[in-house]
Amino acid sequence: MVVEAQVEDLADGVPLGVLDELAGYHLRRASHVMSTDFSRAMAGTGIRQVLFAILSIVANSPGINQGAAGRALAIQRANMVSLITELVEAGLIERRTAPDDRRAFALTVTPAGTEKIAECLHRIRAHEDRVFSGLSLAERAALIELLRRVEANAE
Amino acid sequence: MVVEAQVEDLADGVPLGVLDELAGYHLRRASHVMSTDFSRAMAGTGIRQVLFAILSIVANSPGINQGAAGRALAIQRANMVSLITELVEAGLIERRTAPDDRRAFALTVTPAGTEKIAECLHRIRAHEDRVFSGLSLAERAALIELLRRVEANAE
DNA sequence: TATTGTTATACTCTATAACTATA
DNA sequence: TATAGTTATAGAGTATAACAATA
Repeated sequence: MVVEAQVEDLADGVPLGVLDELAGYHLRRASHVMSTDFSRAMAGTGIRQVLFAILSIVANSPGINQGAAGRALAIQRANMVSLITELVEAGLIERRTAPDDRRAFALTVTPAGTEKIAECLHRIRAHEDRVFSGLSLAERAALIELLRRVEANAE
Repeated sequence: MVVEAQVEDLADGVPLGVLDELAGYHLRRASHVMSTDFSRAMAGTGIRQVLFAILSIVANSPGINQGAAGRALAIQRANMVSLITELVEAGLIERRTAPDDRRAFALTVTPAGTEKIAECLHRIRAHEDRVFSGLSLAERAALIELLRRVEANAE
């Protein structure tokens, strides 16, 4: 046990020092590993992490406002504009003036968007299984639960 | 159980759908929450997450090569250059030609760098305590352990 | 007066390829 | 031929401020 501790503190044979006890560092690293593998898994689909998140939330709340979708995903209004345009131009999302509020846009997923979500989901599930191959299903669920509680702490 | 699931699935009153079961999404969100609070906590110090990671690893392995430090932190050679320059110009790190390999740079932390690390560490600990206030110490340790195992899965 | 979406802009992080100087 | 560091560059994520239209 003690012998292993020395090894766990190493990255590429180099000791991380205090860094190894900081959750923020590990969150950053693990997130980076995930993103990298996600991109690989999605190659050719034109879908990135943010785009899939938007598709998913719009599919679950048809007619949702651009701003509301962004808020739920912690994406700023200003940054939503080009992301939604990207999805609209790809034919995956429809953007219509909201019937009840002429300032807002009501978003819906097109049939092509629904198909795309299904296709991506297959790839994403395989990707997650790959990256989390070192964790049991229970551990993966525990990780998600812990992360949810960290998220809840945002302002 | 089933009743709670509906509530947990919400972000800002909006259901996330399948997204909520994807570890990658939560990793991304939690990491973002951390980064944001980290930046706030470090305001005025001139230190960002990457810079602190570099300082920490160099402090732990005085004389380490620029490339080796980068590899341990998963920072590409090309991106290390300006980061190290930044730390050198801030007077926190010294960059000398390695005595045994004239291609390489041996990095060491200056006395000012050591002080800076201590100052930052205070702030970082307070920042982590704040963000992880919803988790017990055991849960925080469990989270770190799970994240380490995800990192280990990188190529 | 507040909110929705928009534009413009800037900074950081990450990635790739091509170069040089040493080994 | 391989490695250490460099330069240049590009794409993506995120942040802020100011504006128009509508509520």
